[in-house]
Amino acid sequence: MLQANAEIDNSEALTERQKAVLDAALRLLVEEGDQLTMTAVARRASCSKETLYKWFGGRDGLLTATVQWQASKVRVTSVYGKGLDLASLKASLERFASDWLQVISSDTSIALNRVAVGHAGSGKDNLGAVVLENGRFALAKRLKPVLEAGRRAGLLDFSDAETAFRTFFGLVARDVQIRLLLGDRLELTDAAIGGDAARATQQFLALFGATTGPQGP
Amino acid sequence: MLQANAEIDNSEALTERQKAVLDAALRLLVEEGDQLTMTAVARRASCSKETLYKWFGGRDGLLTATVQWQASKVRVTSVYGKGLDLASLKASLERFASDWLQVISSDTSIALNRVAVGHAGSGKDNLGAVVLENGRFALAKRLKPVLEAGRRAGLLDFSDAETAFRTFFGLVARDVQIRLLLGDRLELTDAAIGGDAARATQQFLALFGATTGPQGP
DNA sequence: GCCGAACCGTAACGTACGGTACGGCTCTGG
DNA sequence: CCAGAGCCGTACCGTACGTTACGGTTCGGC
Repeated sequence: MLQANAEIDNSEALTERQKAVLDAALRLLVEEGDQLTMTAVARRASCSKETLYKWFGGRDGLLTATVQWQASKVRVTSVYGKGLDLASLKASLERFASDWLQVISSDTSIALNRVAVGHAGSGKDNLGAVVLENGRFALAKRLKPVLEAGRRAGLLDFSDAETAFRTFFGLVARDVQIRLLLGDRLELTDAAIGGDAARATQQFLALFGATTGPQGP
Repeated sequence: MLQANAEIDNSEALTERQKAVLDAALRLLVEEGDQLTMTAVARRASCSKETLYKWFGGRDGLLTATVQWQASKVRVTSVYGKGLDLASLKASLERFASDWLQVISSDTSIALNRVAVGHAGSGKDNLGAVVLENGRFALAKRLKPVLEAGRRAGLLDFSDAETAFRTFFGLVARDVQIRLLLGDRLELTDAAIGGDAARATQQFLALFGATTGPQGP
């Protein structure tokens, strides 16, 4: 699986100035990708390289801090809690799907995933783990309670929440993320995202909707 | 979408020696990732850097040639052609799913996708396009005729083959590829792959299987 | 007002690596 | 046997960039 300590301490004791520096680094990361240079970050953030090294230890530290900083900001919104009828369940799922598509198609997510994937090969840092923990696993952690609530309410029928989640994930993401990461120009308008979210939700319900539920046969 | 000329000329006029060099480069790519060095390739392939530069033009050219060389080797096997009953359709789909999972979980594919994703940001080369064209799009090109044959035989019901394919893709791949690319240790045994292929196929048939077909209501 | 800490801007250092040059070896054709 | 081509091994060059060092400035505390 994944090492554990990837999700602890997100925004632990970051001064405003440090956050601003990380924001600058993040913007540069989106523009330049992994070949951003320490000099460029320093110039963009109007700070000295000495400060960069004192604060973040080096290039890898800066990258890691940047990824964690962004990860601490972008969280998939947690709906759910309201009623447990089919309509609200469906709305929750659609919301999750829509939010997720929005995230993975954003420039920031693409840039972050690109550097994380690039670094995943040589175990210098654990960017991949950080991204995974704050992306796919965070999503699972938020969605599973919804799925289980749906099952308890007799709306869903599955034996393993993990398997059900992964199917939902596949129905939503399909080939979008890998295509975007590989540079395919894939325009995702809000309307297209909404449509995809609805389609994925409907398909998921077709696969996992309970045949015998509160609505009866 | 994607530029067109990414799939022409795969193994165009490569001498055996050149193929051997590319194989060496490929092995090194799997081991070292994108930070492989020209010197290392030359040493591993027992050739001079001069030759490397003469043959491939430079680092980018070598990388591109390596990716194309591997892409020309690994093709998803094309089943289909036999009968058109539900059993053979199901077998074909399972075969596609199984092959695809096998490919995306292989060390070679992971390494190649990693460098392609890493390079996708700055448009120096089109590694991403090459990988995409020989991966996801090649798969679609082989699978769609099967889907359409299934539809003509009354076994499947869908309006758009592309949409149906992408759903199948999502059901098969789920979160596997992104997790592997990001460094998650995800052990896929042959048994697990077989199980996943069967599950994905069954789910796909549940979604797109014709309710009214040759087998009747 | 003085002191030290933190930080900015820039210059300097070291190195890794892409790219090139060159001498020597092997092989093929004449 | 000779000429030339192709290629190996290695040394070399230039540069980009990570990292360090340092002088100058600001600012909070005494």
